[in-house]
Amino acid sequence: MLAEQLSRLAMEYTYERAKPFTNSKFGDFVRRDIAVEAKNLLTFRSVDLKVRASVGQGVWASVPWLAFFDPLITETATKGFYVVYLINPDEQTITLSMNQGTTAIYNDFGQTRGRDVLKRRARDMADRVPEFAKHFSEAPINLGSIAGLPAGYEAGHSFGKTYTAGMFTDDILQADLHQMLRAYEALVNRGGTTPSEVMQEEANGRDIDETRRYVLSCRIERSAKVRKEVLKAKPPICECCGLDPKRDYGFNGPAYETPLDVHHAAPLHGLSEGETRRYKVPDDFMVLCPTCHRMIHKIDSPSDLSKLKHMVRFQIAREVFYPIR
DNA sequence: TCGCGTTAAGATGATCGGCG
DNA sequence: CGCCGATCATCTTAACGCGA
Repeated sequence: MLAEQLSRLAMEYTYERAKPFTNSKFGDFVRRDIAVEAKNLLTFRSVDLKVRASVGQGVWASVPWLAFFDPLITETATKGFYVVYLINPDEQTITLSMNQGTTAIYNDFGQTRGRDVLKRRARDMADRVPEFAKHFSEAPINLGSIAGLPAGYEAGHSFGKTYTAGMFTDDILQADLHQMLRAYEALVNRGGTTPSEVMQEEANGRDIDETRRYVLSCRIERSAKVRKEVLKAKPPICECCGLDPKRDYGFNGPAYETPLDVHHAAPLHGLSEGETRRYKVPDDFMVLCPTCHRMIHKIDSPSDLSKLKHMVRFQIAREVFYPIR
């Protein structure tokens, strides 16, 4: 049971940490057993989250953790935002937290300013899903360490709940976790840490619901994971105007690096919040050149390829001067 | 197996507040 | 005003795990 395992982690960590890091059985227990148990709790959820637990790499971490990543946002604890259990081995407490990748922010802003950035974003995140945040606490957390990363976790904490090791049941843990994962999903759907001015601007003039759908759609399209999968399944040629970077520009790199966009063509319109099937590769996608991609977002139905094709005029000239095959 | 990711600790650099 | 030491942030290093 995850509650027992997390309690054990909190209670035994200080003792285990005194032993060598290499080949630590306790380390294996955290990385493997705890992660597997956590993964099992997700069986009936349809958004496929990546689960990972860590006690450090090469060196013992001050604050071990168990995290849930949405692949659209991040797959590592260093960037993006995610749900995580953070362990304070001193006080033997476990904090379920909506938190953020610290390292990426530190790299961008340095530690001091980075912490301010993390704090600000943490508040923004809580404000974006107020109906979930109110079930948890927005009070600052204490992880009992002065090291740089834990300080970042403390700053990046948006909302959550702290348990004392051995003093909570699995039922409570699971109920809270599911609530937190629903909050995570909602946050992803509503733009995450993207400031709302930016979202408004990108979606130029659409209402808030449309803006959110548009931002989610962009996130899907820009996700490195999705892009890779789509370009594996489809040829690197613009499906609308036929632009072929290889033929037209002599582009010779791998398909993944082709200067074409992946367009998420399944309308998210009918997709209400809480509905979890977000995309299907490759059916929901088109490969488009940047210009056609922009254009298809300007017509009424961003999934209507034939309409867009009818709008292309330069293609005729193209076919005269550079006949395809 | 190899390069990249993750971590803490040690080294270096920047800033600040006396104090002569 | 310039020097000294303290303090804090940042950079670098070393160690290892992990996925391709």
